[in-house]
Amino acid sequence: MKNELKDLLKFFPEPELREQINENCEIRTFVKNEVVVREGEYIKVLPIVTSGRLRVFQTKELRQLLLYYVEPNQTCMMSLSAGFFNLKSVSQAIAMETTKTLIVPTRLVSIWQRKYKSWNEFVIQTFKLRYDELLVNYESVAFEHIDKRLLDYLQEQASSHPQRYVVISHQQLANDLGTTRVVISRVLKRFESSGQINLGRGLIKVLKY
Amino acid sequence: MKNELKDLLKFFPEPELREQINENCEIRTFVKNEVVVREGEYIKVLPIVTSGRLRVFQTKELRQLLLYYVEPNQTCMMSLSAGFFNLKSVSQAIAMETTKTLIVPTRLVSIWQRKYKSWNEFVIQTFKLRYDELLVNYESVAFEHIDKRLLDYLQEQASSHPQRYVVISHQQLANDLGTTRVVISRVLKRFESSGQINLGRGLIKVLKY
DNA sequence: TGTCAAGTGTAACTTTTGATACCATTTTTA
DNA sequence: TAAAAATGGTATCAAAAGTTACACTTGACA
Repeated sequence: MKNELKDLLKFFPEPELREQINENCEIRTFVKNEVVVREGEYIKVLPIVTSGRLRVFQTKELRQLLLYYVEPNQTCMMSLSAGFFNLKSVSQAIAMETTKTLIVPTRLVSIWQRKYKSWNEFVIQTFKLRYDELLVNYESVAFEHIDKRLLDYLQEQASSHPQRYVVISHQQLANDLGTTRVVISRVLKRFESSGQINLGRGLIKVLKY
Repeated sequence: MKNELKDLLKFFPEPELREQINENCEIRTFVKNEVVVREGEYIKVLPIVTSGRLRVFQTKELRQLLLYYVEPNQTCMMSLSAGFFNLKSVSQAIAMETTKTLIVPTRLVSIWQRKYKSWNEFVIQTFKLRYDELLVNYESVAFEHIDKRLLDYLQEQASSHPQRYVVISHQQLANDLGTTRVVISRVLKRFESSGQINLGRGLIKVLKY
């Protein structure tokens, strides 16, 4: 167990808390496309990602609305929030690749929060981080046109890839940005014509900043 | 001091916490249109509204983006968040009417949070409430047309007024919904024609559910 | 009392986005 | 390996929203 947690435990220096984690939590691995949190389910555990990535979103009729990605050393705000108040989840989380998580029973979340300073900071930081992210997305949907939003998205994703590739289908892009596939294809083609990207099947290379 | 706080203190039953509040906080009254939190300023205090209402928003070029209203017994999430991490405020808060607030020094926020259960719950609830609100707005901007968003807004506002009046100008509505005045006037006129509202200068009566 | 700012109504036009339809490829799966 | 599903390109049309322009009303206040 120790090895996967090395990075994460840096955030939780208290020996007592580390012991608690050891005693009460388990490591769980999700394979690609596995559902981590189901919409409408009561939240019993809080997953903290140690490697891989989760995609958290809501489904609205046929369209999706991306809330955020959960990266290593982060957790899912919706689970945190639903766990605190013993509510059903209003969103869904799916593993985008093989993803290892530390599974914390939700009843411990608020207990630890008052007991351990570092845990409390982790919780508050999570709330703040997700709120800020959501705000950025909100601003972007409210004020920006789809072409700028799409380019921003691509730049953001490309920046974490050495060759500036984004591995994603047009349909998935449409889901993330809350629009339809045809619109995305149209705009992408325009970006390619103007030399900003190269298109491949399920793959986009972002050329410049 | 006691009288204004009667309602609010129900949320904080611990005698020790009440004493702390008495010792460290003050009541402050803001007049209509007074700025409560300025954009770009460091946050030193957390205002909790006891009566009246605050409007919290961001300014983007000439347009505004409404984040939320702070009603009695609520506080400002942006101040809370900025206060925790000693950051500058990225949004602005203005009193919409005469508004009384309990002023809490931000350094006490995290101390009390770990010390008093009720205070911690207040903090967490605030984060959750604002996140959920923002999410609803986000969904609404992403998926709903302006007519539905406007009607929802009017219904919401009218529901807290006995005669179902909403006292607001078209320009302010445009600000809150992130669009322009002409668009609002157009849609409102259509609502009036179809018998859903009555229009007056700076005033809208919402007729049915 | 006259001026000015804020608020409102509305027309005409453009841009952006969404919807539908159809086809061609590629990949997955029965 | 054949069928089905996923992916992507593109054309056409419609709807929604933004833009600009101008006129009229109301109320505040110099």
